[in-house]
Amino acid sequence: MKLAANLQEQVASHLRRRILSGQILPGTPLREQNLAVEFGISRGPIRDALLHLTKEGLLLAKPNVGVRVAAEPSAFKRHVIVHLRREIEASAVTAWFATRDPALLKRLDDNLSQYKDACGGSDLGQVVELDMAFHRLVVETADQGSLVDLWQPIMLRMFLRYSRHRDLMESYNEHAGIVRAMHAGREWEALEALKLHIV
Amino acid sequence: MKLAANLQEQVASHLRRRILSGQILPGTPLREQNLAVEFGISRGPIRDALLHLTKEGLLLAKPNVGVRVAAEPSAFKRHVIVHLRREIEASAVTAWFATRDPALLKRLDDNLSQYKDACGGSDLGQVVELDMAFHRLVVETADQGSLVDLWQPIMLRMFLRYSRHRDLMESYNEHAGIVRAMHAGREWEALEALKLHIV
DNA sequence: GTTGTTGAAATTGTTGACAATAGACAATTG
DNA sequence: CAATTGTCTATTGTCAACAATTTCAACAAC
Repeated sequence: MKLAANLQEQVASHLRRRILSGQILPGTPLREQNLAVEFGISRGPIRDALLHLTKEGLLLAKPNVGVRVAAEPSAFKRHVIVHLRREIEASAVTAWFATRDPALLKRLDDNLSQYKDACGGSDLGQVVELDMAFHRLVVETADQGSLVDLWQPIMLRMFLRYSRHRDLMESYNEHAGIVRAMHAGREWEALEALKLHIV
Repeated sequence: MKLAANLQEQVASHLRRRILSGQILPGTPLREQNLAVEFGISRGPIRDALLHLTKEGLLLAKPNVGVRVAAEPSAFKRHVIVHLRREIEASAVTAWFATRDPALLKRLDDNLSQYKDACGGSDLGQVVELDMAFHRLVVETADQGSLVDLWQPIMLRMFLRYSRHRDLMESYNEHAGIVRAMHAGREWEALEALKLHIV
């Protein structure tokens, strides 16, 4: 986990994690002044961070009123989002199979072992982080990572919510299945596993 | 055209238009101080606007250095973007055909007549504005506009560049063709025309 | 010649004070 | 009593000053 040099990134990462892990529920208002004292900094960087998160779809902003944590997407919107994510990540995987750069496989293996532990543990924030990191690794590989900024806000808007043990290990197994297919060079299988994993 | 209450939105709209219409070329650095004096306001709202545009993909930000107008997407990225736009807008059109709300048709007809004039004229900013407005109208219709925030950054990242007369009237005709199919209730034809229009 | 160092200029990052606005609630009016 | 108007407070919007960082050129050391 890279630590940002500037405050706005630190604040944004922190809030992003708390929202995604369900510690701050949809509808909750976030006040600049409150956050400023909570983080012990001024309102400036807080404003920047909130703007970031708003553009990422995690917050909903109303001029002169402030921001609140956005609601989860409607079924219709989620359906579209799923298609978009599949399109992006499948494109990335397809691009990878053209080169089969082993560097990615190594990074995915590393991520997998960490993810396994996290899924067994109780830190949901960690689970979220590693799950996103897995998919980001895949997306980063293609076309010098040009797809990342396209992918991130779409991914975030899914508001992936994790429920205990049951799902988590299943999620790990799906990740593992994708990586296994990539190791074996079976493109169709990898793409199919990816498609089934994104729901 | 709605005028924003706060400065940051005004600045963002203004810069967005200038970038999309090619008045500010890719790679051009944008300095906060310069813009502040140019607009006659302080750096605060400028910062906010630049952050907006960065998240929209029009600018590229480097910490402690500043922002520059982003480069046009690579062929690979553009290819993905085209797929995503088609997915979103096609979903919206499909949703419209379930209701066939005539309000949209009226708005599209209005937009078309304005667009026709603009394509004949010389104000590229106006052309960009109306072209985006057309597609936004379509996207806004579905699911209470929930897709708009998903769609906008993807649309903007295409860096649609317009070349003189030839293309413009062709673009108008394609818009008109889509609307014609919708008026006639021919869903397949509308979707096909839309798909061919987004390239 | 190449490489490292240093310092000044330009630029962004951060801060605290002040202005403007929205929303709630009380006062007023018909 | 309903509707409107006024006022107050919490909150965001804006500003100008200051701090930190990057960049680049001049210059020294090897």
